[in-house]
Amino acid sequence: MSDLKRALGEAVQAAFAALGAPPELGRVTPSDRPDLADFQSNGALAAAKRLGKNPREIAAAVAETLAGDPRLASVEIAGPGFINLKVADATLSDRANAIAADPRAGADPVVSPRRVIVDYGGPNVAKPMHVGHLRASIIGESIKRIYRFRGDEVVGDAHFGDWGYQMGLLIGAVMDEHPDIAALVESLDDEAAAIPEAFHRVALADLDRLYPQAAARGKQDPAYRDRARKLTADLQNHRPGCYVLWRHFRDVTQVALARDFHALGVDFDWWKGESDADALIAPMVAELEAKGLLVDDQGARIIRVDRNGETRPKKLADGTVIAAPYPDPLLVVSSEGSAMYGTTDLATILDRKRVFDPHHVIYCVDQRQADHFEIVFRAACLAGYATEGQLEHIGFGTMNGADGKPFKTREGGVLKLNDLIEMARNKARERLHEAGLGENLPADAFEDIAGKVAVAALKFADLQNFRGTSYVFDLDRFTSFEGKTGPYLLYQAVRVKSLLRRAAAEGAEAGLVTVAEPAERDLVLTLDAFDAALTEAYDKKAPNALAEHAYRLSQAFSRFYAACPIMTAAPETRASRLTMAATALRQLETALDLLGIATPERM
RNA sequence: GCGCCCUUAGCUCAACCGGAUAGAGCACCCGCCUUCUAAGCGGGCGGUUGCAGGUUCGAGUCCUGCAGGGCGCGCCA
Repeated sequence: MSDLKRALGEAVQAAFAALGAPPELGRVTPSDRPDLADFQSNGALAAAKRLGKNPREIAAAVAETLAGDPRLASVEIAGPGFINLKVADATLSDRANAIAADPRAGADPVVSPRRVIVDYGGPNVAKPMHVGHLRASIIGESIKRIYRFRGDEVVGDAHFGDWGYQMGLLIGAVMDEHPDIAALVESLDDEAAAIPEAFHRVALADLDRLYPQAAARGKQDPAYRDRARKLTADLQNHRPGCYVLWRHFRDVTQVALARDFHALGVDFDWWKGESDADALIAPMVAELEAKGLLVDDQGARIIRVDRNGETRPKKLADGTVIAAPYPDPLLVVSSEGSAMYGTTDLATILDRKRVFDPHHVIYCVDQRQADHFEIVFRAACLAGYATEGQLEHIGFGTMNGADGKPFKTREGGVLKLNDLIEMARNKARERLHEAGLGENLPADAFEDIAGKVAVAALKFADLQNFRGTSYVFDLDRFTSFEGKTGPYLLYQAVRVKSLLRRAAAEGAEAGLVTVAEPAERDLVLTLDAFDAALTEAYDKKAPNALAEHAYRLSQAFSRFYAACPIMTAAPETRASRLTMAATALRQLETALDLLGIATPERM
């Protein structure tokens, strides 16, 4: 199935080709002037430049070719050579009926599905999730869903941070608090042993309480820090007691995190952690040595990733400026012999290649990591673990406070993600009560609606912005339910559901669409634009294109709803409009689902 | 010092390989509930797209310079 934009584009391109102009110039886009046309092609202007002819003459020749096309109501030339196309109502009716019958709501799958990994979220053991995790989760989840919907085989990986210094801190802190656990840590001799009963006394709340204390003490107390480092090394060397205790930490954290993510409509296929890459590191380093990629630098082993010996001036800590290779090299083994951040990332690339062999890996991580990923990706290509362009970092900006600086709580601390979500939920409950909605529903149904409204508010507020730019996180605006917001979209969907329930109760049947009213034309033209929006979101990894479409669809429906009575219309008109309403609902719910937003049945 | 990103209406953000009159929401003003959920719909107000040049028939978009803001720059992750 092809949308009108593409179908008409093919006709216009053929007309261009017949004139000896490059056919790709015949690209058709939705009209910038809806008062004049439905679609337009600007190609005559570019073709005129290439062929050395008058653009209006070219446009006239194309228009003449198109004039007989039964799908078009009119073809006109405007301005310096714009070709304006108006589609016949019958064509719109056909297209509406096709979308109504399409289980994919009018969007085409990709021609050649690929295996894709989306790496996003990036939660850590013990470190509570904060607002920064929100964007990574929201954007990554949407990209994962968009890719999967288009037909790719997609894996979403949380890339769990479970192997760092914070684990040593926690192991030490728990041993200090529980002498019996400390004794077990000393005595265990099998890293695969069942987790002892005593360990289960340590709950997630304990980790949340102990980690900030331990981290603070580690900063002030060198002896404490050294012990935590040693315990980290013990863990990474698979000392059984440490390892089993760590497994417990990891288990309780993952269960809790998965639950929190699920409440946000975020679900991972893999919870692969940094620990999973760990076993590959030693052989990988040996292989990199064998390939001659590792060179010594101040006692560390690095991979140089600069090309053609490119250098940039670089200011050192002591103020001197030297000509340094650019980009910086990848530090693989520290001077103390330990693996670094980038080492783990490189091993993860290798791991994924072995178990999934992806065509494409999308890293949905803060824009600030851009340089790091560039270095890791270059190293992976040099090592033969990836090919040029296979690994892609999709950066996003930060969420800032009203002052334009990274968001903080009133006290100046980092806002925990759960607190943020609860704030949004409270606001949703408040607003539902104010509007007198859902009050006759059971408490759990009301809570379900409040949760969905809160998630929709948070996600749509984020996803309507292009991911690359930072945006202001203004709680009042976030939780405002008017205008271009998630709750507005839910409200439109719920209105249709209510309407369809009523139609079903009254035995009103949906039927063939016949487009007549302006509001109906607009609605169908908007429905037709879904595939283009989805394709753009997919190609640019930019869910905001889809969010924009969902909003436009809601607006188009709302105008249609206001202008075109349904239940009181004559039977054939009513049947046609019921189909349009049901189709709009299905496409809207599809788009919302791809944004990671669930729709309630009523509100 | 070097690199990357950003600057569009009072505020928050869009803008499909450069195209017609730069669009939405909020705020403000005016209309619309005895008809399907008014968290809605219609209308109005609001712009020298940071500044200065350049390329082009045409620039928010491409190039150069400048100003302002953010971020990053091996032994944390």
